[in-house]
Amino acid sequence: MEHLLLEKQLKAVADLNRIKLLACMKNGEVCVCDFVDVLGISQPAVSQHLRKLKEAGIVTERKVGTWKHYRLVEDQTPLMIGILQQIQPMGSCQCKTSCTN
Amino acid sequence: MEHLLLEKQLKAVADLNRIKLLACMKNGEVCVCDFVDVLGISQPAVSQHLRKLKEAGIVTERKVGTWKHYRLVEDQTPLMIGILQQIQPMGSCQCKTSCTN
DNA sequence: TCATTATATAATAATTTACTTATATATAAA
DNA sequence: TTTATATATAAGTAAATTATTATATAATGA
Repeated sequence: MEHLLLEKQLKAVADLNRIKLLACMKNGEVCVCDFVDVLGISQPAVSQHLRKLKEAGIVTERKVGTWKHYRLVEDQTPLMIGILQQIQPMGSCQCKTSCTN
Repeated sequence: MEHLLLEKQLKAVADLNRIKLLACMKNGEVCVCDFVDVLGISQPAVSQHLRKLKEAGIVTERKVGTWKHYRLVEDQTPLMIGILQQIQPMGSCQCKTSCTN
């Protein structure tokens, strides 16, 4: 893997909040509103973290009404497969509001 | 792997210069003087990068006279094994001076 | 001993990153 | 329509990171 691409993916995951986002998504799709509760940071901060993960090709999203559900992309790089294996899934990230759709 | 520990190791490698240091060391021991040439940054900067890698348990060193040779530690964490596999070795990091010892 | 060389540490400056608040956009509902 | 809600983007600020220069330490050789 090329050094610059490697750096980009590693930088994307080298942050505790983004690790938690990934930990949540190991159980499946999660909507943004729930991430805000889990991380305890502002909604724009969550949005920016998600954008980083998306730009690194690690997550993708699906729009459901006004909500947006994020999930891990299906075909990860070998690097990310290894890293994701080391991330303990986090329960209790499921939608509590009506966004389960 | 615990999220905080994971973050620490990921942060240690999420930097282009440190990726290059690791790429050099894939071929074996390298002494600090050679890293300076390869990265094109100052000697103290190299020294600080090496310290971060050492503190994360990724590299270790051996003193040879006034020189110091750095190498990858033998037993890496499963996380690091996967990451190191993705780092392309970098040739031409061998000692050009008398520090081959 | 004194000068030289290799590396590490300290102090500080420059850059990057990650927040915050404010605002924009888009959908849904009244 | 108008209002409310979910998310994204913009702007600004705080915090963390990475560089530099200056200095310390430790080993070698004259």
